[in-house]
Amino acid sequence: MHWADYTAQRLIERGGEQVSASGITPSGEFHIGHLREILSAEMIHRACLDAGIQSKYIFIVDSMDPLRRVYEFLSPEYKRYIGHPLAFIPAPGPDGKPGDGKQTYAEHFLAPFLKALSEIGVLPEVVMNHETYESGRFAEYIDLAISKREEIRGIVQDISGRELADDWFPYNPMGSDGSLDGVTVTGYENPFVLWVDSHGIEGKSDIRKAEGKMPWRIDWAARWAIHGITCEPAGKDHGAAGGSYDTGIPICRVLGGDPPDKIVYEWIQLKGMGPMSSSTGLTVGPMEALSLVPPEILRYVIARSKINRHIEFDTGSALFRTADEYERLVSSPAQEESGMTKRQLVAAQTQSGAIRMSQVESGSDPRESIGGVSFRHLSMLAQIKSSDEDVWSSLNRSGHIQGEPGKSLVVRLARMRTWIEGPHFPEDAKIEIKMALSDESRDNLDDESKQFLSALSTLLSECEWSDEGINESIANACESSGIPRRKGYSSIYWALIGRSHGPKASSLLFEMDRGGVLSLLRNA
RNA sequence: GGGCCUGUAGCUUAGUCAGGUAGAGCGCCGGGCUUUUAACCCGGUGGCCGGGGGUUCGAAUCCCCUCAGGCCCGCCA
Repeated sequence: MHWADYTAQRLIERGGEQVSASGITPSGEFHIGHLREILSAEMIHRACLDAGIQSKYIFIVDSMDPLRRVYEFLSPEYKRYIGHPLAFIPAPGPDGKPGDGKQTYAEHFLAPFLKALSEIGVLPEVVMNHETYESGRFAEYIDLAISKREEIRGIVQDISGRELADDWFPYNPMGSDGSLDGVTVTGYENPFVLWVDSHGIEGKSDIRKAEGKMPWRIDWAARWAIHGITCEPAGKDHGAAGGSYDTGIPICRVLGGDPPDKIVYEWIQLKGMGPMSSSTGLTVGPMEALSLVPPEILRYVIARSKINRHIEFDTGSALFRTADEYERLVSSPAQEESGMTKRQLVAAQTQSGAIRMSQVESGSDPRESIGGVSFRHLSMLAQIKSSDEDVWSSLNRSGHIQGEPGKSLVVRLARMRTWIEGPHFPEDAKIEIKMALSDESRDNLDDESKQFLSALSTLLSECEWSDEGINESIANACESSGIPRRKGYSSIYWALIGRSHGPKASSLLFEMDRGGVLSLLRNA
């Protein structure tokens, strides 16, 4: 069974309406690692719906979290906003300087991420956490946490092993300058928390408004209670023993809530680069990933892996393998047959679950996502056909499509071209036409091959220079020189691109300069 | 120091919770395809399940030890 379906089964036992949730701090550019946070929860949500139970999916944006430091992409002017909630500071402009404030910092980074999410079929109910504070929904939990302060302190200290300061308080008020840092609580008179800030200014925060926030471990537990969250997969950082998941569960109960079961997902790493890190610049943005990869393949990368396993996100040749695997499973779906062993049955169920979870539109026919053309075939056409029109006519001739290409196929080709032209496209997938015969090629061409190529060059100098004409010439040259077709094609590839295999030879030749082809063949 | 995850064929991995003769895909090798040759079809090769010990009639699976890789233990989410 697929992990999302398995989790859904457990949630059904729990009963009631299910609420899956994700939470991310919009402190900077979102990256591919955040997609796992989102998709882990969203796929469980979908599995619940598929199982016929009530479920919703919410994305809580930690907009009340303060700016922690001046990141690389920010100008030094942001120093004065350190400690201020991300919802209350201006978005950076292209120069990294604070903008005019029309858009907040949180919105600035959130907007493109939400757009990317919609492209992969994720349409969450978005909750800006600062708005939940503003609405007063946190108030009763803040009050409760303050009155049970010692009990909560005990939980955090016992489970996390961390010593909390004597003046620890489960609510951080915002000071006179709007910063959450350096504000000392001096008293509590419901609904006001009294404080003195780092400038020595005294004031009070209304817990019914966004005038302060609870520390992370308490905030998380409270929001489970507020939103009735039953499922929130968290990154393994939260999942560590004594981490915020372990303290959140009992704290949530203290606050009168029914916490979700602990679910921990592993991280996505970039191939050969270790974990995603904004400080080292080793990130692949979701938008960048989507500019290369078809959305269902991106979903499949997450869906195919068990939730507790690392994923190495590889934008190189592994993408071909992943796409091949996806297409193979779509075209010949895993069948459950009698006589299968238990293991084979489980594997078949898991695979079909992964394909189901990979669809951009839940419940749609996976075959439509491929659009009739394989990822590999498209990569070849995109390289040898400079204009899109030529790609479409080639696909029509080959019978892959009939008439105009579908909308998804047009987008697919655009993504493919971006990938091919960008830095991630694997070298060994590039088609490079040789100017002269390499030594390696020479070694792979025996007399029979050379004879064939010579015969071919003669036929090619006379035939009609079209896909069909070239193809016919190749067939005839094989025939006349008595060479097996496989070897004939292989000879052509050695002569033209220095490899034993390649894309459809006639299409390749047709795109090339006729004189160049003839000279390469004759010199072989 | 404490804890979590991972280690199965050249590569990616399933199977570990509920112990019963190691499965898959890719790659590779061979064959086929009278014209879609990075395609498709058929067949084959390939694993002392990281290592050691224990429990058991029987261990990839449970227990202990060990090696290797990744990660977490900051009012940082």
